[in-house]
Amino acid sequence: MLKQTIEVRSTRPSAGLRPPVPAPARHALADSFAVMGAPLNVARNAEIYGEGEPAEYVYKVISGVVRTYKLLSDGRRQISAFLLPGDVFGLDGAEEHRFTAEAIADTTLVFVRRSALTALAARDGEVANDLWRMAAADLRRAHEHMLLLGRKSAQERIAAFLLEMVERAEETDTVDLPMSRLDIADYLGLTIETVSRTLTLLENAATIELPSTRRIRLANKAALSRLNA
Amino acid sequence: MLKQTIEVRSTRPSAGLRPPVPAPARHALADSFAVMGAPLNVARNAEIYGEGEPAEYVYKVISGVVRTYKLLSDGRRQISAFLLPGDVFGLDGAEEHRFTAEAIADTTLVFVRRSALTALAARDGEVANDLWRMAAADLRRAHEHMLLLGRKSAQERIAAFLLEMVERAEETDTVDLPMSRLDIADYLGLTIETVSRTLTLLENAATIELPSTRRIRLANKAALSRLNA
DNA sequence: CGGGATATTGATTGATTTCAATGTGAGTGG
DNA sequence: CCACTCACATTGAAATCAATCAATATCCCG
Repeated sequence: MLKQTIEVRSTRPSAGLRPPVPAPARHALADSFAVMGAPLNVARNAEIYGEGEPAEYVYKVISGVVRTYKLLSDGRRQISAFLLPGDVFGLDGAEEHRFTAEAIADTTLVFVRRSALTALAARDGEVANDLWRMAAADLRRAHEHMLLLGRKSAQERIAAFLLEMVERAEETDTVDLPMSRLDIADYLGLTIETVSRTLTLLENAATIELPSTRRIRLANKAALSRLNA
Repeated sequence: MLKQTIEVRSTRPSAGLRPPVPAPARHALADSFAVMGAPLNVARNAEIYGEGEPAEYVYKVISGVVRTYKLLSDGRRQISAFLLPGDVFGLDGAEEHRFTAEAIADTTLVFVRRSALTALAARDGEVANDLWRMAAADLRRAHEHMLLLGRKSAQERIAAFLLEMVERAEETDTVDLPMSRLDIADYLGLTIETVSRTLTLLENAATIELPSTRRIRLANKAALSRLNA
């Protein structure tokens, strides 16, 4: 555990980077990022923010993938979410982040000062609405994840994970997983070996196909859904 | 599983019950319930709302205890939260509830129309703030719970649970658990037998004392905290 | 063509579940 | 007041699933 956090920490948010776009936000929060956000490139495995740091910015994934997680004292890691392009994160915790966020692959983000967002929300009801919706989405995800971790077998967890991934990738039956088996294991509360074994199991059952380690075709989604209880 | 849901469903929210208190809300959301909420008595095991029902009201526990949960198709139940006096619930889901809420013991609630709350929030920034804080608290709880369910041993789960309960009961070392072993098991993602066994284990280790089944004294909180990783 | 990280597979152990029986306690009615 | 009962809790024995320990295998990347 406790993998190498190659601290190729990319440039931090810094004033001055902000592009001089003067146009007012037209379409609520979605545009806040376009208008106010400065682009940020984060290298694979670089930290975006750490647990306990002041939660000053809110981020949106443009390309790449991000994981948010917590470490237990003995090194066990629980990944709470994978953030894909379009996802917004950094709203955990009011004062300080309650998770660490890292890029899983080379990632481009835009970020906005949280205070700017809340100020905007105070004036613009639509922005406030968007913020609320995003928080609600976070909560829904957390609840889903809780359910997944609670009382499910390895097969059920993997099935749920695969279905979640195809859906979020807006694909019908093939996923290109951007994360390692270890990441998947730490997301699902399993070991890397169990993840691997379960995938081969599903492959042998002709439920999935594994053209390569990170590419998975859901050959029998019905069977997966059944496993998803 | 799928216990008797003795449908002693108490009176539903109904207009007309509302007490004729005309005073304006002074202290934000906390008072909204006092001012606008109608009291509601719910018998032990009675359902407050069901998963999928329109989320029309928000509730606050005055006395008693509430559990919110989801059922898997085969009857496995995941309890997502226990709500104690002072706790607000019913904010899950925008349109419809994503959990079922039931009283664990005879319970008194107050409830407020969600629309009334959001209308109030639109005018009163303090109320909006309170709502936001509550949602954030929900999210924090969900994240904590996720961590607990992810990669923790039975002992660690029980330890975390007991510590959570004493803290929320605002006690220092003794808890009166309002819920059954089955409820605890379904909250922690364990079986009733494992809960029982683990409690006796901790008792034998002199970490806790069990004066009666539902009363637990945390004789060695340090040891529990250590288990809490 | 290495070489290191990542993934798969195998053998074994171990914690928790499952199946099964017994114990306990609160409420009820005789 | 006691016996009875029903729900809930504990305890035991066996089975099971995932973790752990260990050995290859494969895939990138330089």
